[in-house]
Amino acid sequence: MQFMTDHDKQTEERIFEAATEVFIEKGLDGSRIQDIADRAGMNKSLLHYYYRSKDRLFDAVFEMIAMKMLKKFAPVFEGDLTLEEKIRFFFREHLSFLQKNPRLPAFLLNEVNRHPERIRKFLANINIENLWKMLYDQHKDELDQYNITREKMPQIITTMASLTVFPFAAKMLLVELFGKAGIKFDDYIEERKTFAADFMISALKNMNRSNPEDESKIKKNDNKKKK
Amino acid sequence: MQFMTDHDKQTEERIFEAATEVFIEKGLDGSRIQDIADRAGMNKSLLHYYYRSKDRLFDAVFEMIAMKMLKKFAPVFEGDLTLEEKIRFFFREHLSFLQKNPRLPAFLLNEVNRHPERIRKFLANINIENLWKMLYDQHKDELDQYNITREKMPQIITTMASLTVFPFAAKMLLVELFGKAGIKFDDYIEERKTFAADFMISALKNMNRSNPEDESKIKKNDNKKKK
DNA sequence: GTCTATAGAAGGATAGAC
DNA sequence: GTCTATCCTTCTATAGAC
Repeated sequence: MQFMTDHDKQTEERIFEAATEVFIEKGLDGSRIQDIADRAGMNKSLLHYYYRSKDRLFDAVFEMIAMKMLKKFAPVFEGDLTLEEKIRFFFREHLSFLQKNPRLPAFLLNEVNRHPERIRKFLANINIENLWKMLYDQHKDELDQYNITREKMPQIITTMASLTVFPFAAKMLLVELFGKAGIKFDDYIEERKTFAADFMISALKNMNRSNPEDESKIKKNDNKKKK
Repeated sequence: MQFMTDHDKQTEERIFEAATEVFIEKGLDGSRIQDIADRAGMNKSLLHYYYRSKDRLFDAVFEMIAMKMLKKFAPVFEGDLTLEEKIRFFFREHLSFLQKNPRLPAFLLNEVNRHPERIRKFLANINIENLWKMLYDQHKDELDQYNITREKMPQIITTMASLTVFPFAAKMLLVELFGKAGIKFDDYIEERKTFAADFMISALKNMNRSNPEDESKIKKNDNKKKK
């Protein structure tokens, strides 16, 4: 089994892998059964034999990809680290994962927008409120210190997702725009692992200092630091 | 002209508007000439009469949308404001624009990924390096004070875009996830106008303070501020 | 299980009447 | 300019031989 070639793989598995590639590249609407059969090196009627229809095949692929993404997301926030360590860990791990799977964000965001019915069943399992409640409770002391209230958690969580997901969702755009300036996308992502973490931590620690509505607190804080 | 109904509009314009709606909703691959004709209330052969082919019609629509987005982006950074004022202005204006055009981010990002050849000609006009050089030069004093080097500008610009674009690109996802937690997307965006600005400003002002690699610089800066 | 052949529907595009 | 009718291609899906 160690020297198993593509052709030795089970047919169903080969279909699934080819379909994954094609769907990620072209989306559901842009993909053709024939393309998938070609990439899997077989007759297209075999796809119907194993998966009944294009839609069912897509659902199988979509579920796998959604789960893959999800599994990488949540566990990052478990474990016995400080808030700052968790943030650094998240950006390093999640951006590394996306470097290996650069097309997942664009694929998922697009299909969610084009076929929202299709994704409801996957989202039913996700309780995002748990995620931010868990995070908040675990790090209440640190967050209190920075004047971050529980109500800010949705903004904070989505901000972290923005910082990692957007560059990949907009990869084609950035590659094109950066190219003219002599910047390589890969270098930019590598740099982002620490930039995003520094940025996030710095913002959290000092939001009260920069918020004009909190002038009084700022002055109080400044005094504290000076003494 | 004031009481002009849909039916009085010029045919070409009606086609263009219907096409814009359908393409934004379903993407190029998912849109059907027949859908557009139906929405415009006319025979589908008229679309060919005016636009020759589906692709040409799409190009016209795409160019209009890309320009609309672009025109809203750049001018935000002109004018004689402080860096902080510009950042606040950007988040307020850009998020307000997206509130009125919530599907543009998902549409643009998707088409850019699915049909990159098609967008090269639009991107040729954009020099993003100019944008960040301009910003950097205009606010060199403020940025120096915060130890933000010119090399950080790509990270900063893309971070600002992330914070506004991502929530709309992922709108369907967020609506679904927030719904269970009793959060309304519109409220979240409204709150984001100030949150993102506060967050950005706070991060910029204090990145050196939070970056462990810059301990020495932090102390130097603290001293400067105290005297 | 895998292939060939083909049904059957849908989509883009055009010719030609008015 | 606008409509009807129709061509041609492409796509999903199935029937049936092996």
